[in-house]
Amino acid sequence: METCLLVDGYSLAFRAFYALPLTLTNSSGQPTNALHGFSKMLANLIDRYQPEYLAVALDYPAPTFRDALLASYKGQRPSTPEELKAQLEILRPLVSSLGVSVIEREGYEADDIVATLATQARDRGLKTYIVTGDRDSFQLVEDPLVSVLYNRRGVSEIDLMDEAAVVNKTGVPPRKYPYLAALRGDTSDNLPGVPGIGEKTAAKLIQAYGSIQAVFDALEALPERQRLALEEHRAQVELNLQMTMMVRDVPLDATLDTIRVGAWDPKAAETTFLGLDLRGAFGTFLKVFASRRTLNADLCEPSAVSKDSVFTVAEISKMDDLAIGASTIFVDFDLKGNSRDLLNYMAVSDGFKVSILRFDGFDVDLETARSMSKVFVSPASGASLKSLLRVFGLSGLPEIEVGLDITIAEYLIDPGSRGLTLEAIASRHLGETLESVEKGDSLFDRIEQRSDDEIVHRLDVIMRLAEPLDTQLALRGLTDLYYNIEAPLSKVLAKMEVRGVGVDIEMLNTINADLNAESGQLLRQIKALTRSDLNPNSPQQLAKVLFEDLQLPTGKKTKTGYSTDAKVLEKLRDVHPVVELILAYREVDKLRTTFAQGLLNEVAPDGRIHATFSQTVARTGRISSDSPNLHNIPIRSERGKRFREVFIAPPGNLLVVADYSQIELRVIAHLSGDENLVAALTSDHDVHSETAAMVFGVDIKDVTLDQRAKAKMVAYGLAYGMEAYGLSQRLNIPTSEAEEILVSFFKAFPKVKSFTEKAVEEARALGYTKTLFGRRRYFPDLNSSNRSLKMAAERQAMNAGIQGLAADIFKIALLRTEESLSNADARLILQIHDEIMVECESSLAPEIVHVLEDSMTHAAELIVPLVVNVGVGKRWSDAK
DNA sequence: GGCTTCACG
DNA sequence: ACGTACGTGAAGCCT
Repeated sequence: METCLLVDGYSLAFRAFYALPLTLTNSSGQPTNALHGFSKMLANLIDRYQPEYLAVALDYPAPTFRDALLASYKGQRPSTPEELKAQLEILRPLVSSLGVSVIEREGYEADDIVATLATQARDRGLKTYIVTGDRDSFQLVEDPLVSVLYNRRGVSEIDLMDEAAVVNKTGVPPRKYPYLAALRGDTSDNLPGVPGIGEKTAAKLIQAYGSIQAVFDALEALPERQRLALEEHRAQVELNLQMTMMVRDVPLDATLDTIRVGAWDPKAAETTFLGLDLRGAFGTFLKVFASRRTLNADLCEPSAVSKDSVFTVAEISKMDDLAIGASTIFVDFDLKGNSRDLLNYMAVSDGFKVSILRFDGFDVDLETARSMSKVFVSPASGASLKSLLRVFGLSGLPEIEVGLDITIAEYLIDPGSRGLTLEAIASRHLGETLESVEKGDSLFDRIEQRSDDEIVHRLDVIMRLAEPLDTQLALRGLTDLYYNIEAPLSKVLAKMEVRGVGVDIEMLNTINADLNAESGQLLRQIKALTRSDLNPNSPQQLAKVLFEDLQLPTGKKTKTGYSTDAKVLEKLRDVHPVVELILAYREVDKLRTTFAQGLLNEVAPDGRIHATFSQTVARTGRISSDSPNLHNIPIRSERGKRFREVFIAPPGNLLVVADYSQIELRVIAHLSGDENLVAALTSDHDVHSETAAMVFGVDIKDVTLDQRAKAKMVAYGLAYGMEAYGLSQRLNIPTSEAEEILVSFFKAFPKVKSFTEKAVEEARALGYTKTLFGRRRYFPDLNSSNRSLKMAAERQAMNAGIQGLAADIFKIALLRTEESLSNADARLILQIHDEIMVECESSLAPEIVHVLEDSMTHAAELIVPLVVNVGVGKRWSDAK
């Protein structure tokens, strides 16, 4: 099928302008950031979509003039900065020089031109992509032919919007988007909406009634407030609708035939680009046009193979002949664009032959991919294989056994080493520089630019790395840790990612709305009280208002000025009423942005959140979570706790949640062998009361809450190398008292003290720390001449053995849990450092409680018992 | 991209 | 005199 790419030129140039620094200039100092960013985006789009039809639409008159008119009429200064105006005027000749059609029409905006051409392209049956940063274009989306590549922000964040994506993002189908926009208004277009009706309410109204007309027909049925607001602003809404509906029949000289991509003349482009000092962008176009290729979903034969590598890639073969009987197969792959879930290409080799599979469109071709299942009868070696497992898992494809994953291996060899890319590992272990296509600012992150030659070369590198890395693991005593824990764990993590965790979207929306309202109100109060336009999110502005304008006493300093963090503000609570408001605003806004909106943004079409779990990031051996981070869902504050109600089991299911109690303290007891700590952890009494009794020399019945809190703080501070000063700060007590507490603590638990000292000494002697399972971490700074670097390294070394062993135990617990559940209607879906969440069919819950208890308490044999708390509930908050 | 702040274990 | 508790990820500001 032929492809048509229609670009809203100004829209992209605007995004590029605001995304890139103004310091990007030509030799005479004029900014070229917008031109540069636009060019890169265009080049990447052409490379990615290989369009047969291509046009860039521009506004006419250019927005620079229109802005000026509008501004003079409204008595404002023009909204387009001078630096951008100058660049916009060059956009037309720049694009023309590439031989790409530029289309503009007096009296029409670029989006109308795009709409017109998109309609024609659809009618001709072309696969059409509209590239723009304007949400209004959502109305043009029409499966399966027309989609929007929505440039959310920056130059690389591009979302493919098909019908499902539009519904998912806006709540209404594409053709109803104008109704939604009309009710909601659009600040960037200067279209006011209806007060009290925001994005969500507007979507609800349209969902319920179907159109603007129908909403107005049904006014009587609406709540009083909405009815009045709608009646009052009816004219505005109708105007908005007119402005938002795109014109699809702009009279154009251009036709699809005139925008067909022809030959290009590098000379013409060279003159223009080099004249503007856009050398890099020109180079990119050169490459893109030189390598115009045809993408297809069939097996695609590499055009050339390396002939002289260690593992000679002798012959090209089809998948059918591949790898059967090989003891290990080698895999290289990459993911599409910014996606975590869509495969771009995959290459497989048995050490002799290579087959490359390219995936076109946006889904793995199931039929083709399934035919590979026979390839994966052997374990696969490669880099970051979990991503591949995840993509395959999402497509319901066969499981892959993890052989040697060089990324994980390199991480175990040195978890502190920066850069676990294939390039970095190859340079470290083979001394080879791997050619990689230009990094960084490009739209699809160089991924799709890989030639078959490059892919074959990468696979060759992976094959040659596997053996030395395996040897390095063995030399460091890491073989068991790798093959028994980390490699199987990567599979478990992939499964958890694929399964995801269920969320109550409605509740999340409610919380979001509540926080929105609260944050807005607090902000207004703060502004009123300070009589300023203060943005409390800016530490700079905040410091100025608090410490200069209001003359409040300053606290500690940061690199850039006076600190305004919560600790400082707490002290000023009673000094000025605005401080209280700022603290409240900070809390609410954090919850609003990071959790309410953050989580909503990550909800997948299946109504669940599929985070990514990384086992190669944390230097202690812990697992980390991102997109979203599910390891920091609030629990400490009342307001924040609500988010734990959002995580919910699907109908007929329950959540079983289990966590270790004081695992790090138990690890310390085990490693130190301190009899008193062992006794405290083995007794039936509360651990922190036990330690408090020993530290303060009182009977356990007489331990006060305050003493318990202090003992608890010491116990946790212990694992981090806390000193008297730190303890005093956290407990709000004098340093002298903190010192006394620490002294009596170490007197009560003498072996704990000697253990920490021994841990640091051993690390200094060896250069690294080691857990019971062999996990290493290197500490070059332990002998630093810089005192604070050295002391920091000592604290880290002390902590590494503790946090590291706890992480090892926890990983074993995860493996045991997954294994124990494999035959039940129950699945491991989430882990949070020492907590495991399982989702199961409701009637199984009591049984799963025991499974979790068993797999976690027996994950390791310490000299103290491992204690586990388990809860069951419909929601995370209930399962406590 | 660095810095600050803040959410969690 | 100096700095002061480990390990993460995300958001927003600012250059």
